[in-house]
Amino acid sequence: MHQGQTDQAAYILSDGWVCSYKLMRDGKRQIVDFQIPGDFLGLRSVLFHTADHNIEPITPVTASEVLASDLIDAFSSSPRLATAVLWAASRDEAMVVEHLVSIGRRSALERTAHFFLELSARLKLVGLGTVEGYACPLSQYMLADALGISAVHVNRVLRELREEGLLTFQKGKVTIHDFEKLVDVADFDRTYLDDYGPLLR
Amino acid sequence: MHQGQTDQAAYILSDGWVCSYKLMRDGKRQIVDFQIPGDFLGLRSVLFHTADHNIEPITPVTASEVLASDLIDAFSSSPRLATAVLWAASRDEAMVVEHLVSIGRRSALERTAHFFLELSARLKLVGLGTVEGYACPLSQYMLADALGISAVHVNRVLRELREEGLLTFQKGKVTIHDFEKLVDVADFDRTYLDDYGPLLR
DNA sequence: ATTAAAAACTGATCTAAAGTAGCATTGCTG
DNA sequence: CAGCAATGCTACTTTAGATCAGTTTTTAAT
Repeated sequence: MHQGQTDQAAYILSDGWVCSYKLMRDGKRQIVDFQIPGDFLGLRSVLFHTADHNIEPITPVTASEVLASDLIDAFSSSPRLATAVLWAASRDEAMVVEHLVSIGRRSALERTAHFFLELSARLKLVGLGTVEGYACPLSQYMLADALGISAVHVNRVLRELREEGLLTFQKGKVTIHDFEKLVDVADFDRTYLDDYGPLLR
Repeated sequence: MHQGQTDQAAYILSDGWVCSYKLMRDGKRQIVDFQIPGDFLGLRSVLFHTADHNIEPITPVTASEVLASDLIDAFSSSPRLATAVLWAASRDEAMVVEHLVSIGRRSALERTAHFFLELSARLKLVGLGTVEGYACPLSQYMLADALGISAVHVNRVLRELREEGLLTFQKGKVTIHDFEKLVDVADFDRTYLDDYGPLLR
């Protein structure tokens, strides 16, 4: 899906990783978010009838298409679904906000730590991660575009995290060595993403 | 409204300016968004039952309270309202995303230009701004915390924008001198925020 | 009108991260 | 299995923006 395309569908990702990003005229890229299994994607493009961002698979993916009309129609018969979708959209916004805070007010090291902690929390929620770590198919270039720093600097920061005994990211695997210290470095909110949403209450 | 407070209401702002921000442990602040008349605020806090950010008036304000229960209940009787609220939330997210891109991939000058252009577009939509400019009750300190740069640097950037004949921000007034050049500098999407939402279609 | 305190502004110095350049691995592909 | 592209890694140099230390101007309160 690309910026400017009209009448896109939304999807629920059942397998694989996807990334959402924006491109600037000069070719710079800002990755806004990564989607992992269980995530809803393309909702904004459906509501605005035009995609305001790009979506690209990182790994081979499996996803279910959700037609705009079907989704909106379903709100009439089950208003509870409307609340659930609204909740999912808000959770999404909360993540973008946290990402914004990271880039705006955290140093490269703090923000990298925060990023891996957030991914960890999200992956654990869908059973794809443990306290020890998780599989992560991202390159240092993607990380750079997500964190708003250069790829060269990502490499230096990853080395520092490793040398400090906090976390290792190598060969597609993230290993968390010291969760407590990471939470401290990143100023990570432990309650963040704890809420399972309206359908489970 | 403060981070961690529970069971807050949402509001529709009818007059005045409000700002939403997050605080870090070390006192650093990141302003996520400013709300202007017509904006919906506090929706996330309602859905999550806990505020994940702070909201503070910048000027004296007038707002209508919307109770969480009333809002959710109303979805049953008018599913179209659900779509409208979802659209509003998505528009909000789109703005946060654009803000994220700004901080991640635009220079201080570009990002300041983008900020004032976005405000201009939003204010024009509610009749509080014209092509020439608009009233803006923000201090350089607030601007700094919104743009993710230091207040000292905001001052230098504002001088540069003024000297380049692009825009003046003085004494609570923004005057746009060269809209076209600003759009170019900021890599601003002209179609951004053009959509009036589902209720008007 | 006076004064206190915000807010705006400026120059000098410092630093985190960018940019540049090059080498080392890994994993494809013909 | 040679060769190429992608990715990972490192040292050196540069730069955007931070920080520090003020002065000036504006605004609000008495």
